[in-house]
Amino acid sequence: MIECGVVADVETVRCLIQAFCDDNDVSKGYGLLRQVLGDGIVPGNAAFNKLISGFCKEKEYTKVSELLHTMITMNCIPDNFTYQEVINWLCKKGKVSEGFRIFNDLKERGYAPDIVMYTTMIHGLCTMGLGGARKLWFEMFGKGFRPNQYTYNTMIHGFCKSGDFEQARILYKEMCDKGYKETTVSYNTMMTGLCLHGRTDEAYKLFKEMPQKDIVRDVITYNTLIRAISTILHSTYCSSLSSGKSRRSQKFVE
DNA sequence: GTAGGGTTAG
Repeated sequence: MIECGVVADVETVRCLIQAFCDDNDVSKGYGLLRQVLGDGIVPGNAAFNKLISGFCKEKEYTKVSELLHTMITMNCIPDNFTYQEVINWLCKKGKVSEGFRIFNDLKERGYAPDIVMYTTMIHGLCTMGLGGARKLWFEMFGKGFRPNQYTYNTMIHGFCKSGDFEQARILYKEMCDKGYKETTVSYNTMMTGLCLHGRTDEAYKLFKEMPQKDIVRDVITYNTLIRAISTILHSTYCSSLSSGKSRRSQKFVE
């Protein structure tokens, strides 16, 4: 392109940066950004968002905040997609309160969080107890958004983790009634919660149900159960040892 | 015309 005398523009740069990021070579994309910024070319939000997303995945948080600053200096106003990445990154990092602060800040500044941002935030808040998450769930309804597959699974996971299986099942049923199909994820979510609260037998029932409903079991399905069952075996083995029935328990473990 | 985000284990 350059040899032919065609001048690269912002769109060329955007395409290249996106390609580098899609190819898991975020650093190369970043290098290109630095180079073109030096030449006075400012690629749009798309390029910045792609790089921010890439660096979030690589946990290169210094780069993320640097890019955010560069964006603002270059007059590329971060949009919903930019903030979605940032909030998600903060929540995954355990800085849920900070993410929530930005989320609330955005609303005050006229941004309208959409269903994805609500899902991300509800997911984050679930790690801090269900109060805030439920509040946001209802706020979301008030804004006219309806939960989808992701939102339902997120909230169901929240209830499961807290051990409120009654609420989890109500929501699960509601999800199905709304036409969202049961999936590997929805099953894994329930199973994980049950196992976490020692209800491995119920999780195993679900496990057996899966093929009957043509739902694929994946590595998470198996790992969840294997972990739960091996924990039971281990504690049974230990208690048998202490009560002097080592031979019998050894057989049990086998 | 223009890319793109969110769910399940450890």
